[in-house]
Amino acid sequence: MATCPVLSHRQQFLPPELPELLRSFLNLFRSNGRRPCAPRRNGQWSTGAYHHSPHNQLNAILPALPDDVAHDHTYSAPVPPVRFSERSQKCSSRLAPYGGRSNEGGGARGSGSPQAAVVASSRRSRSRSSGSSADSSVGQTKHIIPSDVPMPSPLKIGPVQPGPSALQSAGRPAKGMSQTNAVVPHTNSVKRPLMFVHSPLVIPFKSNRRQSFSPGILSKNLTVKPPAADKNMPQHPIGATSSSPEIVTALGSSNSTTSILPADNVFASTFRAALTSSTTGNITARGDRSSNSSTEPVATPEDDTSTASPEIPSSTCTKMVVPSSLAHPKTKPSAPVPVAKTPVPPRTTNTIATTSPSVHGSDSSSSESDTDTRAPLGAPPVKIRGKHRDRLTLIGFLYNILFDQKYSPRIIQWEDIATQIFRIMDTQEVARIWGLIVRKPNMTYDTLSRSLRLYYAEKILIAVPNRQLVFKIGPAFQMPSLQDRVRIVTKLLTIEGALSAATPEATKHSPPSSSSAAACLPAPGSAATLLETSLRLRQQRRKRPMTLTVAPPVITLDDSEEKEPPQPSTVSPVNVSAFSRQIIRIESDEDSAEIPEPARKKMATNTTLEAAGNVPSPEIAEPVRDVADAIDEADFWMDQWHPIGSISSAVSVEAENVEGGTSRSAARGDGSSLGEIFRDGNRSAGTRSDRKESRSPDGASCKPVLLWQFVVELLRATCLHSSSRCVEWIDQKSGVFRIVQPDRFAQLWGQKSGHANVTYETISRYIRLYSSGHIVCAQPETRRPRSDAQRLIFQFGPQATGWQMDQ
DNA sequence: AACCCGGAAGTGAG
DNA sequence: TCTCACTTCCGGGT
Repeated sequence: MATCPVLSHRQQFLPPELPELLRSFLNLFRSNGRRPCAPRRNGQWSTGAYHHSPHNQLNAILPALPDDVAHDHTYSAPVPPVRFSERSQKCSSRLAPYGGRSNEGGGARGSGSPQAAVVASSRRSRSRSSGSSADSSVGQTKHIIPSDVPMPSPLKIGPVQPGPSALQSAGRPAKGMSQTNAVVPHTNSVKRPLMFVHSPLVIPFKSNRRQSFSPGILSKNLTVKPPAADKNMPQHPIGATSSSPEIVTALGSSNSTTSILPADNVFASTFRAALTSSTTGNITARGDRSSNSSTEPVATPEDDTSTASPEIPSSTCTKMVVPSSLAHPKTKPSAPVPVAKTPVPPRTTNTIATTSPSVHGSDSSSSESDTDTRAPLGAPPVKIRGKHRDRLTLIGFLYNILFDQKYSPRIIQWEDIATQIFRIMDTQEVARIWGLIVRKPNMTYDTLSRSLRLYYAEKILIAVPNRQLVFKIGPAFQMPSLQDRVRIVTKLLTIEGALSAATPEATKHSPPSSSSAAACLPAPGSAATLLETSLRLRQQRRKRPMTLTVAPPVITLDDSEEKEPPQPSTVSPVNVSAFSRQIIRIESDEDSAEIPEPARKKMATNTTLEAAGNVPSPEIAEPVRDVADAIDEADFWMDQWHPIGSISSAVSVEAENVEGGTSRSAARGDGSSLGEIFRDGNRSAGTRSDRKESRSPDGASCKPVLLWQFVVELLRATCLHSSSRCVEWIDQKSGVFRIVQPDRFAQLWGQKSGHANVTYETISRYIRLYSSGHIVCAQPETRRPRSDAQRLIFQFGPQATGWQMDQ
């Protein structure tokens, strides 16, 4: 096992038994080195037969996950939520969720239409029967080990956030039980350390497959948080309720306590499962509420019952309140106080599923894979997403960036991580990033929020009453799968630099960097770190050498000083760190792919990993990449460059616009020349200075431009710059026009009006409500259904004058 | 002006 | 062809 600097660094916080236990644990697993899914070029993500597909670029940066892990997302994060102190939240900002069950259990979502509900219901009914395979349907657990090493960027090590699956996985009531009700009290007077298990790369998986674990990573990241300073922080014992005695003994003997992660059951149950599987080879769903766990006491913060589900079936467990004494780490825990008999969803699967080898996973096409195993018996079973389960989800995206310092708290942040309440701070930015990820350039918060509202019906998300932009993770939320997270991180990684460049605030919250290039780059613990680690892991499993042409490292991303990289020299083999730092051109008989300059730039991004102190472990030097992987990587980076390119161009245009007085939003998007239009002549009201000026009370030119006048302006501009139209005439004689690019239109209007956050939603509302005299909906009677060509069509009303003059 | 809500239809990948 | 997870548009609301 590789040495573990982190571990040694944090050794004083580690229970002395822990490393050895972990080693024993990890030794139970072996790797099979197979690869998971890959992104498609359209921004969506796929699984399945990707291996030689042109869309398997992601493979290059993914850890060598076993297929059953890659395709079966029934493994989940089995950690219940804890109420975090301020201090712990600080910590949590460095901690990332780990992949757990993916969203396969989302069930029927789609529209919120009644039909959808019916479909969902029927599907639940169907899968309910198959859900009897509970005991056989088990997944894996990903462990997150906390690290005190700063973990800045995407996918930082984070608190294991429990979804309901986490609860059930931990052998606790899940569905129907408030997440915040799932705090496990001490049942043992021995204070136990809380385990932070990091690295989604560490995945125990099904026993009937080659078992894989990542000892190096696990050991490297293994650490235990020091005792919490916040006395009010509830402490959560490890394995207090369900761990096997040996684990309880081993893990509970430490004096150290931790403040964040109640990874008790995560670790302990996983450990237990591993032990069990190693000895018996036959894991049963111990955590199954319907079997033997239904009476496990579960403590709960008494104040939160909002996620209690009315669907809770008849089986029950005793709900516990954590005595206040438990909140104090030094207070001897007293017996939990039963407050209620709460029906426990008899999980058909995945109580221990998350921790144990899976029959389910042994055959991805098994019937269990089509059943939402998290559905309570009392509720209609939810069919899992089946072939769609690997799809990148919005909630997964949000959840991920919630733990990303680069985005949290800047654009989204936890309001109360214990109750899983978060707040969107910058709606436009969140929407924009999501739009970049899904390649929907017109994504707005309105659209995004619609998607969020669709989660309400599934209880994946809960609206917090009377709180705008505040949401609560619902009981049906499922931890984004590892792959989802890697995808998100990958996507974020590709856009991080540009985002940072585009939004200086982004870098403000990033870890300090010494260079401008580094300011745009992920820091240790970020996506790049994860990816590099993934590569390292992967290459550890590779034995076949290959010849690569490796260019010397590109050190800077500073465009102003960007130089042509020196001529490559041939070296072989290439170790992982070399890959992360260098430009690789593949020399292969079958194929070759030269990573384009943009991709090279992006790859060079990783250079700062080293500068940031995240130098790959020197002990891992021998692994080599194979040709296919290298090609995949090249494909990946080429593919990934696409969004970067657009952003970068926008950024550069913005820089240009800022220089020229045009705001960035005008430059963002399709790179049209409307920004120039605004710079030209008297139409320059779109600039910031112009807006300021236009609002000046003393200026004669401060007369506000009405929306319809602005439309006229744009239509004129369209005549002059037909390539940059965001509105166009449908019938110029009758004044009928169409908004071609609503989002862009909104951006431009935002510039013009001085309201940076205006969205098309707002504008359309404005049109419908206030400007009917100037602009009227051209075809109100044909509103629904309308074809694309019929949408966004308006007509100048009787109060609008002057638009005819341009004819 | 920003945001919330939810219906309805469309989209595109699997 | 169907499912899914949205996306888009909309009319209503605060």
